[in-house]
Amino acid sequence: MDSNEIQDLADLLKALGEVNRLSLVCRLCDCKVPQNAMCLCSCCSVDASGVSRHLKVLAQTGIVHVEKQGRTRNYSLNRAFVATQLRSLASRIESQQERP
Amino acid sequence: MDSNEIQDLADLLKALGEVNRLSLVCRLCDCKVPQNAMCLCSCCSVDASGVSRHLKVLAQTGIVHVEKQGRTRNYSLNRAFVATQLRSLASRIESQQERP
DNA sequence: GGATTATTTGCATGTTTGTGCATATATGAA
DNA sequence: TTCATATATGCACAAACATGCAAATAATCC
Repeated sequence: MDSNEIQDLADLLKALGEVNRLSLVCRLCDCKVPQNAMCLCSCCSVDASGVSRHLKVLAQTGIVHVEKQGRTRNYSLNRAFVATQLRSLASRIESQQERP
Repeated sequence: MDSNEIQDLADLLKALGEVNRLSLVCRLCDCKVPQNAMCLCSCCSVDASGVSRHLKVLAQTGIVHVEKQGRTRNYSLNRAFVATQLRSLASRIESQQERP
């Protein structure tokens, strides 16, 4: 794993590693259909502008997908992407390698 | 997942989500035997005191295990713990639940 | 004992980050 | 067009964080 990969992975983990953002992610876990920000507001203790900013971070790191529709934006989890990244790190951590 | 669990998981992810700490973790991935801080210094761009602090964070969140031996401390990954946490989140993210 | 090595900690500092509020932009509805 | 709703953004601010340096602690070696 080169240093760029480590940096990218760190960005992903950091994005997930904030309570309100993780709450948003967990909320989105349970949703079959994309949700807008107003609807997501209720699950974390920040105002609409805060939620907007958190969702932006999640979108920039590829954790959520945004779909513009009228005056709302609908957010959904990039389930496969996030799960793959987490599982890949889990596997790497579980398998000890060559170093003494 | 209640809010305490979310907070704990966020702490874990935040601890992993800093480049130098993640570099330390990746380095430890490859090691069969516990490593001391001096040895781990070489894999990230901070001085010994910085490494000491990072390792402390990793220990406090249960990511690494510390074993005091003489004047050195030997660090090893809590592989099963970390992998389980990551996989559990991955599973939760992959399986959509009841909410509309 | 004194010197050396490993690690921790206090301090100062600069940076990042999360937040609310007010305002701006954008879109839809009346 | 005017009003209401959804989201984004500029600003200010406090809290958290990463960092290096110097000093402290701890343990081994001579």
